[in-house]
Amino acid sequence: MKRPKDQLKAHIRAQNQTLILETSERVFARQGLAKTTTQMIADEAGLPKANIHYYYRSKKDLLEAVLERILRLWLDSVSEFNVEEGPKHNLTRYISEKIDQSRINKNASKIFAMALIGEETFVLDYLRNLFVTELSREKATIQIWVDKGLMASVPTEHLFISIWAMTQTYADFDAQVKIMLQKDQLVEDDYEEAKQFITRMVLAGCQVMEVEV
Amino acid sequence: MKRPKDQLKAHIRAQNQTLILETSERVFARQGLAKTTTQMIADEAGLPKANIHYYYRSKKDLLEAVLERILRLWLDSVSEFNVEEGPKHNLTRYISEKIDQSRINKNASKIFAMALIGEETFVLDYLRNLFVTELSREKATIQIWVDKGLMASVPTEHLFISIWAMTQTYADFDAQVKIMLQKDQLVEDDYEEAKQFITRMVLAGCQVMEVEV
DNA sequence: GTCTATACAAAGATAGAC
DNA sequence: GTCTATCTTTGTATAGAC
Repeated sequence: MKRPKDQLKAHIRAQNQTLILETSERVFARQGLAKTTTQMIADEAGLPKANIHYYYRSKKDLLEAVLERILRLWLDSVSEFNVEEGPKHNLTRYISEKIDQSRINKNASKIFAMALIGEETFVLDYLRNLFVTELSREKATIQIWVDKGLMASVPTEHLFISIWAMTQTYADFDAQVKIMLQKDQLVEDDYEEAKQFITRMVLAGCQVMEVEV
Repeated sequence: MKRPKDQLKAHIRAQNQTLILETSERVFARQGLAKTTTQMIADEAGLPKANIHYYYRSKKDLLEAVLERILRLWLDSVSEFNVEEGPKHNLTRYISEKIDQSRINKNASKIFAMALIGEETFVLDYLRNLFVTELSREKATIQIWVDKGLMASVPTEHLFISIWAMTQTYADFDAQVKIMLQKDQLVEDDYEEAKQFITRMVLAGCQVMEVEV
């Protein structure tokens, strides 16, 4: 049975962990994974460095906790395909949600990209699991649409690779995008233009029927 | 007037610099920019660490030399648009060349991506220059095609952002691509499929006329 | 031009007092 | 649970002999 004192402790623990994770996310995204020091995180969180190591034994542990948090959040923010609604609605929504993710959670996206480019085992393992479960279902759904004549047959894997690449680039390489668009900051309209153009290419490339289903 | 001795020294210098740069490119790509130590580079090049610092005063200098080498090489490996040939040929060739770049010079692409995601001043400055000179010309060429009715009017900046994102992802995030395709290594056929699919989306999205010009 | 030895700084991590 | 002080390792960079 939990006593009040334990509850207080648990509360403090949860609060500090959240503070550390949120701060880490910012610092990791800003500085890069390897350049980030536990000292920087401690300073920005307003805690002594030893506290960081009290909650997360090593920097690696901390990074993995940050990644886990990001990935859980991510899965929730993108809808699954709904076969009845047909390819047009689903692909349009999917692209829209991925772009929103880039805008709203840019740091998360950057950290994920950094971990992926650095081939962090943690992220690779996660992806392997995800693809076995998720992608095979999306692939089956697309096949149904193809069979119904609602869209052309496409290499599903390359389709997803392309959509992810196009949408994430607005978060991961936003510095490049800003230079291209000659802007100091990206605004909502920029993301909307991106959505429209990407959607247009995907729908046209997959020869998605214009008709409603 | 150069004496033989000076020529010998110059030769040794050039040879060592090339060795160091090529080795650095491999190690930077494998380990990440920040994780790479001058010691690793020295070991892999078979030189004492002090020699690295003799040729490149600091790690930052070395990284910039590596980046400069990569960027020079890159510019040469992609053709400019040729207005007479029309959009179909040009876009198809452009995508093909970019994918080839990903395959043949994967390390260079990764280092570039790492530097970009880390917002290295050196790379951002380079891009700024490039866009002022190159992109404005490509943009003008596309406008000519649009005026001639050879393709639809598209947001040029987003078009290039998308093409770069899709083609580079096969180099930068090849770990992810491998998982998606369930392969240990990407082979030429994988890159060919990517080329075809990306080209298909771009041409369809831009409503490029099928007719020859 | 090469390389050993070393200076110096900074990072990750922990011990131990409070 | 908090935090100061400290240990250990490792990195960048250079001095100085050859």
